Amino acid sequence: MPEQNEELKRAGLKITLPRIKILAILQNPNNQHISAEDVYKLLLEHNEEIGLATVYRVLNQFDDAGIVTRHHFEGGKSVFELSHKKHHDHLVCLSCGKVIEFEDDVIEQRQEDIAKLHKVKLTNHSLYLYGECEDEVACEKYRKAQF
Amino acid sequence: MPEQNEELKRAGLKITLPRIKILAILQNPNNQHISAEDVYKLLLEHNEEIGLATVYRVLNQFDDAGIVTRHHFEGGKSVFELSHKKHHDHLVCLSCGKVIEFEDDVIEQRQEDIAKLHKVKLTNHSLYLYGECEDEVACEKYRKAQF
DNA sequence: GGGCTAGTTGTAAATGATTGTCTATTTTGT
DNA sequence: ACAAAATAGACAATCATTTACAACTAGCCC
Repeated sequence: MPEQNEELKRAGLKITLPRIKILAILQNPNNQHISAEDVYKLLLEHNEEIGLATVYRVLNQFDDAGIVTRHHFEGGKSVFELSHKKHHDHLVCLSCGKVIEFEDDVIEQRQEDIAKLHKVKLTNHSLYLYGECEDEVACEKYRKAQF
Repeated sequence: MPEQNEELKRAGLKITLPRIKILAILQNPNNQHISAEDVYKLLLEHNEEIGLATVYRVLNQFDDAGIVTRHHFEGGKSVFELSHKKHHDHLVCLSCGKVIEFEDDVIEQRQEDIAKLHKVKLTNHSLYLYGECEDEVACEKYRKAQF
């Protein structure tokens, strides 16, 4: 009966325990922009015996189904985020790992213009800004809170 | 005496055959935005017995020295490009693999503004646009020319 | 101009992220 | 509840990249 079931059903995926648990984790506001590895760790903490391969499989299925969006931040590993929100890009603090979402219509429009100028039909794009929090105290605090 | 030697010397790197050859490959206009694997393949074609590990090592040294810039296009692997040019972003055709470089001051400025708004000191960013050539004939031709 | 020493190489094994394989198990329509 | 089809779990395999280490070499010293 939980809300997760509806979402899975809508995606045409069978309702299984791993999918429910993983979806629940993704829906937790603390876990936006989470890696497969971290999803796996959280499952372990909740004493769920779900294999890492299953986590990857489920996240890929969620991606295919449009439930999540995959991002490639610096550092090699993919991070996933629930994709019910409207399009946005990301600003990442390299010190504390905080991820700030933003959207900017001006940038979006320029991208379209540039693609058109070069006779390319734009299908998608990735824009990541990296920097460091100016408020070092808050940054440090956030960083510590991550572990 | 080749020009590569100057560049290596400037970077404080010893002048060795692998570095000369790899730099020469990067300097070839056909090889902008090339992956480590592809550098390695080209070396093999030129009958140079240089190990793949060395290619990775040298490319990393070049990156550290500022000779090349590393990009993470879609698809997982890194591509490298000579970094003597001014800053620019990339527009990639997913059909033929063509990479178009562009720069846009408006986008650059917006990025700065956005970072400032969120109290983040911007250190770098990555912007990749993906799409498909509108001219399918030219696209196909380019794709074939790649192999 | 040979020798020394730190820097560099090649090979092969290690790594980290992710995917594939295979068998056992579970979900779901009947 | 029951069979068919999808899924999970364990683990091997893969892909890009890095590391370990012993052998080699560039660049400087005399």
